[in-house]
Amino acid sequence: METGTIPLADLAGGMDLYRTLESGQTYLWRREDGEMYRTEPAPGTWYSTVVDGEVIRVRTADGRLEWQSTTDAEPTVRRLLRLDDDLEAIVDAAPDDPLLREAYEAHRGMRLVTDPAFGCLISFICSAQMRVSRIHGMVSTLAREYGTPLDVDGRTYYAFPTPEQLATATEAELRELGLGYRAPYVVRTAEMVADGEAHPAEARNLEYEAARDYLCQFVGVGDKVADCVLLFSLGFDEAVPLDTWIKSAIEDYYPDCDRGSYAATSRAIRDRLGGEYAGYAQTYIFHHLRTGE
DNA sequence: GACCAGGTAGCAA
DNA sequence: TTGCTACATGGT
Repeated sequence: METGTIPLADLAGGMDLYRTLESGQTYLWRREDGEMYRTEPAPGTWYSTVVDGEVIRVRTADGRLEWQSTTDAEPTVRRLLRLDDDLEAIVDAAPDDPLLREAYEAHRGMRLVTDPAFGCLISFICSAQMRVSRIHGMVSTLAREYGTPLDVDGRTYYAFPTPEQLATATEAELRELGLGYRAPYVVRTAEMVADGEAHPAEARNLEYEAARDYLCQFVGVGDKVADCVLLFSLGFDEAVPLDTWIKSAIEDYYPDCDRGSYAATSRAIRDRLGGEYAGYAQTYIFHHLRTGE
C-alpha cells in the first residue's frame, strides 16, 4: 500500500471526515468498524472505498488526513473529498440567514463529496423513501453481491458493480436483497448504461437544468434524485435537491420560495441559498435538520 | 399498528 | 402541466 498525509491545517475551513462521509451524501464509503450511521467513530477510524479498481482508505489522526491505497491516490483523494475547496470562503460568502449560519456553525469541516457517477446514480435511485442507514446497507449489499472483490492486506473490499455487472441482476434477485419497488428501477437503469443508451456522466457537459432533464431519462430518477447526482457527483454546486427535509425548511424558514412546481421552487430556493454554492448550503441544512444537531 | 423514510411512475383530468 | 395513488421494507 502506498501512503500519504495531508495536514488538516492546509485545508481552508478544515475537514471533518465523519460529517463528510456520514451525512447522507455518499453511500460508496464504508467505515471499517462496521458501525456507520450508528455511532460516532473512535478517533483514527478508517473509511474505505474502491475507485477504478483501486482500494482507498482514509482517516484523520494527529491533525492530519492520512490515506492508503493500492496506487498513488492523492489526486483521487483530493477529488473525492473535495480537499481543494476553500470551505472557509464558501461559508463566508453564504447568505447571512439564521438557519444557514446555524447549520454551518454546527457542522464545521463538512465537505461535499465527488462520487463516481454510476454508483451515485444507483445510490440515489435506492434512496427513494428510505432512511440513510438503509440506503447505505442496500448499496453495500449491491457491492457485495455484484461488485468485484479485492483482497488487500487480509481484508476484502468490494468495488461498486459496473453497469455491466449490475445489469446481470434480475428484478427478483434485487427484491430478494430488500430493494423493494426500487428493484426494477436499478435493473433497467443499469441496462440503459450498460447498453450505451445513456450515461450519467454525459450530463456533466450540459447546462444545469438541461443536465437535470437528461438524468431524468433513467428509470427511477426524478428531479430530486437527478439533483443529488448533479450535486454529489457531477460538480453542479448550485443544485438544490428538494427532499422532505429541505421542503420542511422551505415551509418553516423560506415560505416565499414555495412556487408550487419543482422547477420554480428550485430556482427560488437556489437564489435564496446563494446561487453558485446553494448545494453546499442545502447539504448543511439537510444534515442539520435531519440529525437535529 | 400506525407512521415515516434524501420519491417516482403511471394515469386521469 | 398538475394532481392523485400505488409502490416495499424495516425501524420507532
